[in-house]
Amino acid sequence: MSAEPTANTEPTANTASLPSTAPAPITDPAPLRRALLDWFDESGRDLPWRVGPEGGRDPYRVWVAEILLQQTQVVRGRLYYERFLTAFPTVQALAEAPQGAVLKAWEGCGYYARARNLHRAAQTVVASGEFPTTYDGWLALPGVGPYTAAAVSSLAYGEARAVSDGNVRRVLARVLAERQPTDAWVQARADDLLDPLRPAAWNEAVMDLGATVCTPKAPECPRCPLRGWCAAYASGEPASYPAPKRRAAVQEVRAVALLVGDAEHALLEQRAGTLLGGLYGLPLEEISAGGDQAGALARLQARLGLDHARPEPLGEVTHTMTHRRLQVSVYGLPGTAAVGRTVPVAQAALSRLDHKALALLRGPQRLL
DNA sequence: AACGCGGGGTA
DNA sequence: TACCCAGCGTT
Repeated sequence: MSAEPTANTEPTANTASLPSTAPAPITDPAPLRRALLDWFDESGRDLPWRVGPEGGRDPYRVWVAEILLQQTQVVRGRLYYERFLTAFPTVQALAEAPQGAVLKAWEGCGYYARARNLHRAAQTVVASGEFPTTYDGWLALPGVGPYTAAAVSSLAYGEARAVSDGNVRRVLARVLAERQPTDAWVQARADDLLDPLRPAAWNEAVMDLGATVCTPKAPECPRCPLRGWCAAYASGEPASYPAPKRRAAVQEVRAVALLVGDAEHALLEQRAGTLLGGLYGLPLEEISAGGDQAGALARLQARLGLDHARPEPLGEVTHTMTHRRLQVSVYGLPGTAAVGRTVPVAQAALSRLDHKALALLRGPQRLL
């Protein structure tokens, strides 16, 4: 069967030449739905959490994948997914694990509140004796918002709920030539277009299209099944939809850190608050505006009860996070300065920042 | 509605 | 460098 638009929605331009006329409004979504679903059946991605029947996937596997993939690209998420599922194959295993083990399995993945909420939610699920089976049930769990609730309820339970994520936003903004799509606008349009007979496949299809064809910078319109309906394609500048979001400035932060011990056994502190909360790391002291390293280092030593030690500079580490760019001067304190207070580094969940700092002691790779 | 939250890929 | 990524919780 052809996936070309029917006469009802026939656009005037559907060749490789630059289109010049906008497509007709979408009065009947059926042909568009079929075009995308045909494309999906042929070209959809093969992903490790897509096991089981369409609309009847394993809820635990889908749930973990959706949490893991929040603000994380699929190519990277797959690696973490395998590691996490190996560590916690079932929701019971996850619920019974200590938080430190959960964070360790999440190590390096970022946005660690996702892991803390997933852990709490798993305990809620186990205590109740069953997974939620509806959108509203999933939405009530910590860490589950509108996107994840729609994804799990459709993919695992076949509920007709439209997902709205970055891919959906971009695809719909282009098809409908909306430069400033609000969250409410995207959700409403996604609800309109959702295929009522294959909601799970439809949701996966739109996201696959956004991830593999309708990409942010260089969309491959010639192989897009929605080209004939796409107003952004017709405009000749599809990549200009939607308009870029303004982003907060990155704050420059300087700090000193103390590596007491060695690369395998070190003094670690558990970080509190929202920034890397729950993770362990080297004791760190921020250098206040106008302050200097010596002052910060003195405060740090005092806090640790190591006033009289003589730290040696190990090197500099830079690390960029969402809104911060950290430059950390790392000092080493080998020997027995904190005998009895060091812990095995390999068993703690650390951020990339701390792994970089520890690597200063590991020799050759500091030259890379 | 706006902001903060990791870390890395891409142009 | 700027922007983006299978978003969510808080304010």
